[in-house]
Amino acid sequence: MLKIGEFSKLSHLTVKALRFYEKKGLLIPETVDEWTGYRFYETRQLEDAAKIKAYRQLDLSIDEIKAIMSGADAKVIFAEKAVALQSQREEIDVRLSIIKSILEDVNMKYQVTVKEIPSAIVYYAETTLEKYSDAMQFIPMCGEECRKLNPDLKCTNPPYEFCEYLDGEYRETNIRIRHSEAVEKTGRESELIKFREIPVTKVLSIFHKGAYEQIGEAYAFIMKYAEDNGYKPAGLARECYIDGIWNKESVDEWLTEIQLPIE
Amino acid sequence: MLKIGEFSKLSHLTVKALRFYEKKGLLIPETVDEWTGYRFYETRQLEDAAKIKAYRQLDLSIDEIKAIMSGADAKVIFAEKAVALQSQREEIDVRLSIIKSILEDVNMKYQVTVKEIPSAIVYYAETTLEKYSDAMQFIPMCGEECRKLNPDLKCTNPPYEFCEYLDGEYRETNIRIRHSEAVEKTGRESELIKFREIPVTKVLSIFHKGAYEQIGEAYAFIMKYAEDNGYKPAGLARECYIDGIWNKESVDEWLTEIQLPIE
DNA sequence: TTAGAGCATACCCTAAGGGGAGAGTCAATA
DNA sequence: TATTGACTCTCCCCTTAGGGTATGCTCTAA
Repeated sequence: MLKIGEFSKLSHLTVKALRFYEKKGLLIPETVDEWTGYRFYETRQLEDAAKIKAYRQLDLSIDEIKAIMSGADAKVIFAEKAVALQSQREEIDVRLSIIKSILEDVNMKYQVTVKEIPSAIVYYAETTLEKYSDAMQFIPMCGEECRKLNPDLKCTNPPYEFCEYLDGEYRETNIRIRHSEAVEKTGRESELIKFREIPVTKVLSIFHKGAYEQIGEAYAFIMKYAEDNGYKPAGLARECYIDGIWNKESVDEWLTEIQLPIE
Repeated sequence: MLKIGEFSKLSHLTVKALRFYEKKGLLIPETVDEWTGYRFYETRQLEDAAKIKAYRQLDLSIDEIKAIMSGADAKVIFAEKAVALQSQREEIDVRLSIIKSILEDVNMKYQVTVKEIPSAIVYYAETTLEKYSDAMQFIPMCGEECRKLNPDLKCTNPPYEFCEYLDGEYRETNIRIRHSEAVEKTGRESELIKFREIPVTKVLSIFHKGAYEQIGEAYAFIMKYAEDNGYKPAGLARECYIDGIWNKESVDEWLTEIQLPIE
């Protein structure tokens, strides 16, 4: 019969942990003095204690250990744990690779995040622009046309509006673009305006601040980032307009998000 | 001016997280309505939100992010984080290798744990045994001799008593052993009895239940385990007697721990 | 008999939010 | 104008695996 302190020294589990394990029903002292509440353990229980300690060192949770100790199939639990550990390992690898690229890169101008974009209904319109700045006429025009077709149709709040560049390559002229904007439901279509539902999408996202002249850098950055860190592009990048000439006077305050679908 | 829900959708941070970040002083809404308490954010703050989200995805803590955002040297923090992640990775690798060996091994008879043995003062005595069972005379004899030399010297509670086999190899006869037992302080020595302090030691530990005939299996197991999982033995294994003929009648209840110093 | 060590319970703490209750606010509709 | 439903607020409890501390009881040796 060992008092808790003695058992603690033999098992190399702290007294706190032993009391905690009792509370969780994992390792119950052989007897408990009815009057004083003193816990008494048997040397025999050192084996269970060792098991518990070994399993904790493998990072099994108390509940998992309890399951194993009460006869559950240990193989299954270990196999599950191995899978979980493996995916933890992969996550860590991704983080390490990102940190490494941050440390190497002198300019940490862009921060990349992974996001999940919920599904949405959008109206969209495609066209070919002679030059980029023509988008500034085209986009409001789409909005007007859509409102004309569907006077009661409302955009989402907050708005979600983006352009995709349909040419595979960079062009200075004759640029094919598709403009989309999220709305509450589908509506009447026209030659120009169509509706579709975009599915839930995982994206890499960065924000670009300032004028559009340097936005090419942002594209280059996110593409390189995806390649360096093992993300596979799964669609056209979306250029989302958050702040621009329509609400901010100073060009420095313009804000654009670039979302690159992945997986 | 965006309400918290709108900002949440744009930043892909939950409302809960945004309120939490405000509480922690990480991301303060641009204005807070004095009467209603409503938080209002600016689109400009999306950049900070993206940064925070990116850093959280790298598993930086709130405090680390706060340090970076308020101008601390990000390189240092990232470098530290990289080191931490690397060691996490190594831990996971060890666990995976152990789980793999458990899954492969049909007999999960032994559970190995890593322990830290605190330092202790021991008396010790060496001898050559003709056969193993002679230890049953030798060990109590050491105890008596020590008590004769040092009548007031007490053993630790709980006791810590072990044998080391000094021959590098397994022998059936002429076995050189050293027996040690932890005591409270040093004392008078004799030809047979010496004192020394054993330092803090990291060990692999397993428990062997039952008679000593099969204890060889346990040694084989722990040695293979050490090799398989990259632990380097750093000394002689200690055979610690917990339960035996002196306090348990049934052989099945005898309990011995084997501790293999590592690193 | 008394001091000191050991043991008991009980409460609070961790990191990063999640979940929910109860109450106030806002905007659109009847 | 009144109401309804969607948002928002604060406050409190919950998560893991125990650690720290306070207060009081018990045991053991001098």
